[in-house]
Amino acid sequence: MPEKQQTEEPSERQQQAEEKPRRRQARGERRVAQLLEAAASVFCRTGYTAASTNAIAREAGVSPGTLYQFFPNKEAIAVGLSDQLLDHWARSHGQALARENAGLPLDRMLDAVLDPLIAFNVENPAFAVLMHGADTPGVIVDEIGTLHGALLARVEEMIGARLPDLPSDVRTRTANMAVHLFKAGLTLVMSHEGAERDAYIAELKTVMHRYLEPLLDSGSPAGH
Amino acid sequence: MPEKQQTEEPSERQQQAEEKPRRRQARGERRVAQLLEAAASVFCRTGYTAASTNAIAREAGVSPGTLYQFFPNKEAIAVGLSDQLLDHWARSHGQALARENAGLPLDRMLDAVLDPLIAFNVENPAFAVLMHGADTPGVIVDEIGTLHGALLARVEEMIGARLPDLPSDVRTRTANMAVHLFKAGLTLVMSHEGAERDAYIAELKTVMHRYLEPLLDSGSPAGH
DNA sequence: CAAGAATGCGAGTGGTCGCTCGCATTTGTC
DNA sequence: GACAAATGCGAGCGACCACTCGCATTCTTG
Repeated sequence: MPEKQQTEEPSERQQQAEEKPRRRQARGERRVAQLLEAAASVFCRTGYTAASTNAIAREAGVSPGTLYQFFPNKEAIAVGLSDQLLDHWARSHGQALARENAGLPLDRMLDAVLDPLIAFNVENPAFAVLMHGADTPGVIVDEIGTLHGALLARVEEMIGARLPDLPSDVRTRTANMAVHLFKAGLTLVMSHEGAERDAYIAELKTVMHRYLEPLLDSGSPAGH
Repeated sequence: MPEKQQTEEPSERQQQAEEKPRRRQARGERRVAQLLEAAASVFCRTGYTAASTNAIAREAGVSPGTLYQFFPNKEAIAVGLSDQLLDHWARSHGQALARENAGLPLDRMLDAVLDPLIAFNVENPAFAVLMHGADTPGVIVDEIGTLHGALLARVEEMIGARLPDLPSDVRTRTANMAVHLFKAGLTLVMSHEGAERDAYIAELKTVMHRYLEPLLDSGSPAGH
């Protein structure tokens, strides 16, 4: 891979060392959307590394040169797609983990938290690919890591709200395990369709419920 | 990738259409072992696709030509490594899932089943890489799929022994979920060291116990 | 409409990778 | 020691890939 030596020389023109904000026409915006959609499709089929930029361009019905009119390199395509997904997530389901759910009974809370997460992943399979892919570029790993950390913090927060006396390391471990259990169940859910998928969703909720219930019941004996 | 057109012409010499059993010296056997060890190391660092055969040869301290003296192509290296791991598994821990464990109390059974699995994966990290890698060659996926299927069948068997009345689709789903939960916990275990790792092992067992306990207790009320 | 900018093209460039080939060296066998 | 087979080497071949460049076309703007 050429991997372009990125040694910028910040002399001569010190203005806008980062980007050239080229004026973009409506046609260009459409092309960008087309290319991101094509990239999502190709990434889902083959993963990041095996997805060739030429294949993405072909899937979008444009030439390689056109692709590079809108993205400086391959990584930027994945970053653009990741940004779009993260933005879509924040705008549509970002409030699913809000504090208001912390007071619900466990099964209700699991519905409130898991259902939007599952729905989003089912509708945007590229998200899971970039999330779990071992070859995802570092920049995206960082971005997703931030989201992951926020998710973890929220889960910790919810556990802490119910069990203030739980040692913090146990709380962290429990939250980490819960998130990983969800990810495992999610791949199982996404690898099935229709009724079978629904059954696995129910099973995943059972797992989470049985894992978290004893923890919460021991703290606040308001169980059934 | 050249991906050598494998169109064998089985005419002319119809004997041994599969292999050329070249006589191998002791030095050759050692080289094969060296190369497999180097491959395991490189695969662990970079995954299958990103691991270049030249890098494997360099890690083993030999030339690319020497590597191809012992393996016909890159895939064969991974297959050889996979075979070695599967063989090692069968000889060292293959009996961990034997029927004798089926009668143990749940926590004992989980120790008997999970501890060897965890130990093997910790000692052979390349196994997990080939197992979870999205770019693992199809032949290996099949081989591992067989092992996975056997594991699943054993788990189903153990569930069926305790709960003969459970519908078969529920039993299959439960076994599938249990195996996936284990895999998720395993990655969590393997990404930590020392005391933290032990804590995650205990947490994983807690997860499995809480998931499976209600199921088994409802069938045979011989609980604690 | 004219001019400049944005868009579109696709053959081409440098680079890496899987793999080969001719040849040298070591080992086993008589 | 003689001969062949097995082992070892590393420059190099062909294929693919990320990315570029010169040039044509379309849009915006005055």
